[in-house]
Amino acid sequence: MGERKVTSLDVAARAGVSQSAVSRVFTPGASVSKKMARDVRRAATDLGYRPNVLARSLITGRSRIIGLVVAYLENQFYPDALEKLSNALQDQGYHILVFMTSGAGKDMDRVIEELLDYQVDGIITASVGMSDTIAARCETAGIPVVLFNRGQEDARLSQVTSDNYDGAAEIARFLVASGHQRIAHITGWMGSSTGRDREAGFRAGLRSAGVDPVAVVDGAYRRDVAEEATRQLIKTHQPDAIFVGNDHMAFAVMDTLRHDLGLVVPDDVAVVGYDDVPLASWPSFSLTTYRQPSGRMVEATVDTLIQRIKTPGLEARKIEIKGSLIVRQSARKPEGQS
Amino acid sequence: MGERKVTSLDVAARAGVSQSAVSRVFTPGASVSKKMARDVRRAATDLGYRPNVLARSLITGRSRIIGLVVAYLENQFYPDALEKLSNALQDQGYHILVFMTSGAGKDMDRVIEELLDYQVDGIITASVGMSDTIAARCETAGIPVVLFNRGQEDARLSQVTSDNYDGAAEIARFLVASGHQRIAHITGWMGSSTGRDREAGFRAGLRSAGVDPVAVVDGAYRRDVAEEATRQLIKTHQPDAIFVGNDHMAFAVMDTLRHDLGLVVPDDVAVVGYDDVPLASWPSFSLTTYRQPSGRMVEATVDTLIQRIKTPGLEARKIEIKGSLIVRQSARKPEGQS
DNA sequence: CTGCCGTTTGAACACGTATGCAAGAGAGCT
DNA sequence: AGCTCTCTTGCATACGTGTTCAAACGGCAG
Repeated sequence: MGERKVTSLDVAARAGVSQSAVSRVFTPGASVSKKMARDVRRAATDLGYRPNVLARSLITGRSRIIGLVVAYLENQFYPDALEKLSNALQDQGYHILVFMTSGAGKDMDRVIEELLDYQVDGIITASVGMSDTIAARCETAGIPVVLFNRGQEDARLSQVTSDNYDGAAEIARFLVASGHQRIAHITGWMGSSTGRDREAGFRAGLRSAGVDPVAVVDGAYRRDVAEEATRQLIKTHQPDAIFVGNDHMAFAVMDTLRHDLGLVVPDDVAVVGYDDVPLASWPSFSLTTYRQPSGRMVEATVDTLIQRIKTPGLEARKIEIKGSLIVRQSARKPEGQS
Repeated sequence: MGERKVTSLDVAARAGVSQSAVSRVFTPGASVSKKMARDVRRAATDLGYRPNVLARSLITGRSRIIGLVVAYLENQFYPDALEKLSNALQDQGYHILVFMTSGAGKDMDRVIEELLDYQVDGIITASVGMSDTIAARCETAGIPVVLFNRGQEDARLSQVTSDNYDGAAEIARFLVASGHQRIAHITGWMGSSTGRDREAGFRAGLRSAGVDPVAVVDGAYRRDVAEEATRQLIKTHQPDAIFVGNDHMAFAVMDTLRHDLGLVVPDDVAVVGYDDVPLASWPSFSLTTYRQPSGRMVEATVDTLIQRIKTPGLEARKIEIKGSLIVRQSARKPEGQS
């Protein structure tokens, strides 16, 4: 069957040195002579030895594991972020342990307990909130938390978002400047900060242009809800432009407008999303949207987390990354306008 | 700062018993009296104690961590599979540690080394192969490997795929039965078993219907390559139907046909994909495709892996899950035909 | 009360590594 | 040579848990 596991003691025996010597050779910044390092490394590669990360973490108190809590991967923004997060953390010698959650309170509790069982060095939640009791639990355990793409009042939690309020306001001004009169908004889930901030910013942007929205309905970040909302909206309010709370729903809205209701985008109804996921640039959608710079958001997330891991005293940070409006074909200014 | 970590010794002290007693209470199937279990559990919840999985794994030799190696998450099939895998494994008390790889040989070596460092109980690779030396390495380490959606000759590796050959053959017969004469194929990456099997099955299916493909080109599972291939194909061979090696590329092909070349799908050119990712059913694409039942594939993967973890002697299994043709609007039989 | 057997418990050790401490080895200087 | 100082090295211990082994316990029949 499988051979015995090769440990630092085996290497020590073969190199004719002590176990501590082997340990030191594999510990960056420890005191080792050239010759010893050479001998030990040779013996190690001969035997195929590699330090046992779990045993190491037992003594150092660091597991080099980051827990990632995520609700669903259907919205392309999250697999994209996951990929970037994993790569960025890999570069720093950390790895991601994945936890799926429905997001509901009871389920979240279970997930966090399991997370702590694994002695993770830090926690990233992607678009998932945290109850006070859980935040407190992580705080006392000394485990830093960063909320990715979600905000929360709690002073113990770091967070990284885009400028949801300003971005949505810019979209509002863009739609008005493009000559739209009857503007509707299918919001993100109103239980989330991103959903609320985008809605508030959008309303403020319209107001500053002297326009009132014809309708605002909750899309809950779900395709099916957005589809139904679109049908209702068209029937009851005849909007000539719809701002949708994220790209994921915006695709459903465009599908419904075109294939179910037989309308032309953007001539009959203009559509604007939020996120700029890769899909948005595909010709089938060519979605005008506000770009959340996922690369920079990931960078900020990883930086914040690792700093707080290395310096336990540090207080939480709330970072807002500036995005930018990407104008494509689903909503545009009339010809001749700049 | 953070409080001290609470260990089984703390619980033992508070309950007035020994550390081993605490350990036994949290070890299913150990000998404990009712009273002791009650006392210990009370003390544990009072202190907020939970067993340290890492310390446990050091002694048991099982980490309850599964390493997942994946190349990219842009193709929606993989985030979908990742989500299902994670949920299925969570139900069994395992969790997924994510490793990204470019798939190139050197990079894969590094990834596997890191995997072994974490003492994972098993490895799942999603659409990524494994060199002989690496497979041998895992074998001697006693770590079972399952290739998800990828086949390989190696007898040490388990694998779960769909019936790529038969599925592609069915697509070929479907296209011929639908009256197509000039049929082309943009293949999956020919360096992969799935790409090769689908190509071989497709060719065999056409041949059995007495038809030759007008062209077969490698799409490498990449959007940009598929786009360029589409343009070339239309210019040089005027196909009336294209079978594309997976849905991810098929979307790019449809986009190029419609928005770049101004052709109508399926009237000018029919398009068939492979996978049936969620996107395929969106009205914008309504892609005819061969469904890989990702749920059943995940089930088989998890079953195989866990069985091999629990029974070290077990030999590798090669499982092929039967899929089914899903006919939508991008390719269909002429009216009046069954 | 004595002897026996099955169950429950605690003491001790093991897992594989990092690290404080003290001893050893040179090197440089007077 | 003798001393001090710096750099290396080994010994011993600790991390938090599971598990063996023997001792303690408790019940029951004789």
